[in-house]
Amino acid sequence: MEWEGRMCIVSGSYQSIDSPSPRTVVELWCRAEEGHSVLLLVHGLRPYFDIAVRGAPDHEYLPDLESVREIAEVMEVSEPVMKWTRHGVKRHWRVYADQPYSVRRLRKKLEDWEVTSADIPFQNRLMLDLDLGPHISARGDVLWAGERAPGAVKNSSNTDLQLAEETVVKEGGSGIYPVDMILSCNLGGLSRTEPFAAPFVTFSFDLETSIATNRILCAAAVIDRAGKRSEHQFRGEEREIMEGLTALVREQDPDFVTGYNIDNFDLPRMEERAEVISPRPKYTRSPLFGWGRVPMKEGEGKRIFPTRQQNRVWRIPGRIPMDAWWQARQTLRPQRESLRYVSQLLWPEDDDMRKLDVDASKMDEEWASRPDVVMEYCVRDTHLPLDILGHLKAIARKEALASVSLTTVETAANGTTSQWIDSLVMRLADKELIAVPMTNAGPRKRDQIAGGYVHEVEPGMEPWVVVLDFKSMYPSIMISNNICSTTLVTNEDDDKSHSVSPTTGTRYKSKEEMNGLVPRLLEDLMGKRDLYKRGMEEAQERNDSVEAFLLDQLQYAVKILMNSFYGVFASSFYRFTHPDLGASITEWARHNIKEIISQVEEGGNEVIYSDTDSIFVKSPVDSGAPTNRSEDPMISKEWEKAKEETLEFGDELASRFTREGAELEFETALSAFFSHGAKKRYVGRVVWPREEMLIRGYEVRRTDSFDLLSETMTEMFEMLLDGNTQGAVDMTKLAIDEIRGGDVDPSRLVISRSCKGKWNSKKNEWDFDSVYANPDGLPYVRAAKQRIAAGLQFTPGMKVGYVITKPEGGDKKLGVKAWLVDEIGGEPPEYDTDYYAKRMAKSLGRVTEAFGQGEKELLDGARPKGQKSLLDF
DNA sequence: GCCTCGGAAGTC
DNA sequence: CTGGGACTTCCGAGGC
Repeated sequence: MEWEGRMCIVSGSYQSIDSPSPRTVVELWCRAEEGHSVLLLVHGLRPYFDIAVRGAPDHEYLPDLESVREIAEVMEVSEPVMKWTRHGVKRHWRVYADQPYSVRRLRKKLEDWEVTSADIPFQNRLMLDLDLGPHISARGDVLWAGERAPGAVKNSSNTDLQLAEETVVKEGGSGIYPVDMILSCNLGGLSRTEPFAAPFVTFSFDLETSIATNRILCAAAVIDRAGKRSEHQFRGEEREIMEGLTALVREQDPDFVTGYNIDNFDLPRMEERAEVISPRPKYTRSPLFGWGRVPMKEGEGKRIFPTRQQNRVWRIPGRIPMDAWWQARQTLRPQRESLRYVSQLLWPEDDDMRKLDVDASKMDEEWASRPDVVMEYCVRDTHLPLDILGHLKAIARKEALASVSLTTVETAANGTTSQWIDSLVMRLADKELIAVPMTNAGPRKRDQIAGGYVHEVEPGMEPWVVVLDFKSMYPSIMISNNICSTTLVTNEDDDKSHSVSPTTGTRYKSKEEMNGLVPRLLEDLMGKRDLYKRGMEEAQERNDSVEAFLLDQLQYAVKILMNSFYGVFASSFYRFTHPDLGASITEWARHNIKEIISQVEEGGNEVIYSDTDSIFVKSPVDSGAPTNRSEDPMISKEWEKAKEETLEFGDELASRFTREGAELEFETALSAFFSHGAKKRYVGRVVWPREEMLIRGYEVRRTDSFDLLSETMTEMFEMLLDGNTQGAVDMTKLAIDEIRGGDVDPSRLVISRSCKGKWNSKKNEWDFDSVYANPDGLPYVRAAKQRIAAGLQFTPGMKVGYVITKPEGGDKKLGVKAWLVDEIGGEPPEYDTDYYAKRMAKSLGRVTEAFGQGEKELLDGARPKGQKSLLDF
């Protein structure tokens, strides 16, 4: 029976069939618009790559193609096609291989040739050649349909499992995949469609394990099927728990697998326990941990298991592992990273979510004495990751990114920026007959390229300032100067009119001569973003919130993607890069911004600060203009007038300096700007387009600060911007006195820093010596060691919280106590009052120095010497 | 006790 | 193995 529908590609792979003749079938795991999952078996694509004669073009030379044809893995060598390369336009012969896995070997055998397009995963090749994105329409023959397949298909499909399996295998598949529908189709049956929100299924799970033996005590899982959740509990023998989880995964067939810290805890623990329970052969572990979206049979011994290459992301064939911890860390950048802390951050009013009712460091005792409470705790920690992903819109964002970068959702979620960009650049290169070079392996040292320009900033307060910045600066520069590896001029004699970079004189061809790939892609993306934004506004106007949400995700994804281009092209290893490209982009950026700075200053306006693509200019309001609103109607009127003049000034500057391909936007108006004189550190009172306080770089923004310092500094900035300098200094002194008095809640003094480490499986312990020159000299490493000693989880790269205590036993170094109260409760440590008072005074003193009150004066405090604390008054 | 230096993390 | 550089800050080590 034939079926056709729209779906979203989650992930892809392929099957090689060797007899009677070699063929390769692409497997695409998809989620259909109607809600069921689909495995597509795609026929008709053959593995290939291109070869050309090395060096400069020589059209007379007759290379020995016969010896290429004679290689066993080579099926066919086609007639030559002319393709552009860095050395000129050359003949390229397409070599068809028997199987994708032979290509690596063929590359070696063809070392004397210039081999291109030879490192592209086969499933990506399909998406490139058919110009597919993640959202496709597919038409094909139904080979098998399960319970959740659409009714009509289900009723007329093969109900004899064995017969169905034979059919699938005949069509190149591996067997009955654990999906709702298996479809066989040809290249002609696939086409790209408009993006839509696919109804993905997510599996969230959590294990509770014994600290004494690592054994799994119980587990919980929640399935989220397009918003509807079902809860599952597992207890009993460890084997039963693992089999239960695995059966649930295979039966419910999720696209995403989540949980909190699954990458570093739950998945490795599942792998380890499966090995303990069922040592060998490996395949016997599949009922325990066979989460791969492939048939459970011996031939799938590799793909059936989740795997992880040395400290990298997990792969579960056909599915997407997505750790809620990692997503939260990336988007929220929380000061601490425990699940309790993150849920407190997201849902401060909801106490039930994180009642501390189980001591995770004494799990064996807890499990023995009150298993029901542990189970409840486990279930709750299975819902929270779904709540977090939902809050962060993590899945919708990955789907949108896949849609604009034209990759699978898996590549958008777990791939690298260079893979997203490859997808767009390579398909345009193929279309334009530009040879696709290989990504060169091995580290290549090269000189660092210069980056953005940062203007000196004077210490002190400035009233009424406008902030302008270049819209998408680096992409705009790449577009307007036609910067691309295909337009780079290397021939010294080439004297046509070019775009020439300002300092090193690197030349790029004019658009007329050759429009670069990258500039064209960026231009297209910019246009797309504007389109999405306009569409979003229209959807909002007609109250279509679903469409508005989708378009908002898409425009945001375009922004992310555009901003990734510069980094990839400035890197040393990317296939289309050249060190001159990255250098000329920043050269133009520095040139443009410096040019504007000098023109603004020539026009009689003062430039206060500038960083890479932004410029802060003093607004020419009356020198006595108030920076604050007032009860006094006269003063308020003057304030309004100053604001109006500033807005006019900002608009005027923006239009004066906007050029074709370099749009300067008026971003914000500040009634007051302050810096203590360090670059990348400033605060401002924003009066337009919103009213808010802007803080950049200061401790307030840093996770290695502590709450009390951040809060005091924020309050100080509020007062300073209000013009109340004396009040700010007095308040600060009081805060320092209070901290020195020893009466501050230690939870407000927790400092946290990320800590690296390596697991030494031989010694069965964490190793810090191979990562740090002097690990015990670093407070956060000492804190991490205490955490581990207390029986708590440690993950390389995790943020470790600690409090500074008085040095012990004549030690010169700071005393350090890990902060474990969030996780296991207990008495908080006693903090080092002198250390905290000094650190507060140092950080805050740097700021108040501008008003003549430095670190020393702040430390002297508001009270006479010798008095214990303010409470003694 | 003061200073400089290098390692490391963090932010923009 | 697989985006970039500029800049600030903190801490410990070590010289004097």
